[in-house]
Amino acid sequence: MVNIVCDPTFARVDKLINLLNRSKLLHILLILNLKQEPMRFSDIKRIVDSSSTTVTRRLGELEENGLVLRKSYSTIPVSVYYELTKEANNLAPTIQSMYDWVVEHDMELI
Amino acid sequence: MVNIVCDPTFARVDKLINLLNRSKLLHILLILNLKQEPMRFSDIKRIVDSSSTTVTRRLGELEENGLVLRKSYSTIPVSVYYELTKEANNLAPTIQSMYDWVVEHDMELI
DNA sequence: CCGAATCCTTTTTGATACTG
DNA sequence: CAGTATCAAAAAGGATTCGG
Repeated sequence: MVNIVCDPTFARVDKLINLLNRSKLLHILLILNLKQEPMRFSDIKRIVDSSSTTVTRRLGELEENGLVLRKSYSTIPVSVYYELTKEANNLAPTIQSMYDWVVEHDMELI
Repeated sequence: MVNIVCDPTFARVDKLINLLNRSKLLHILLILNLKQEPMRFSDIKRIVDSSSTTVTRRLGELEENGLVLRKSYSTIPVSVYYELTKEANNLAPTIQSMYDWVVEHDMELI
């Protein structure tokens, strides 16, 4: 029997959860998934209501992990758009299943 | 249209993810789910290979959130058993879907 | 055996100020 | 507009020690 506990894939699940846990990251994922079209930095920042530091960090991490695509245009001033990758969109059902779980077990998580 | 972004349920999804992100917690969940029977504190501690501080914290948080059941027996010395609740077992498919996602997109999460 | 208490380190966060 | 730099506070982690 395979020792599921030591399956290296679980280390990557850990990393995924760690990523999702960063502040505002899930929120960014959700609004981009909802929109399904590129969004500007300033709009994302306004909607998630956070500092530019935090938004920059989250978008950087998402891009670094292949979950968002950054497109920059040489307008003056520059405009930058972010959109989800296919991989990120494929994550939606997982997030939905977490959503369903907390709805079904209306427990007050601490 | 409902503003999905401000849906209060998402605050609880955040809490769930935050819980799952704690060190060793997912590991504890996995081994208990795999065993499907009560396990002793010392066995859990040995398998996840962590300090008693950490194991105690995680089991406390899991119990507090209705994910594990703690049963203590007045043997000498005392023996304490932990097992997953039905709610926790219902979380397995969600975790499985995260597993599937990281397998499918063999990205190296950072 | 099963923890609780203490204490110190590391990580994450976000406010503020600044720049091309 | 879209960030970077700095920095202090908060949260989380874990080693060690002690107790019923």
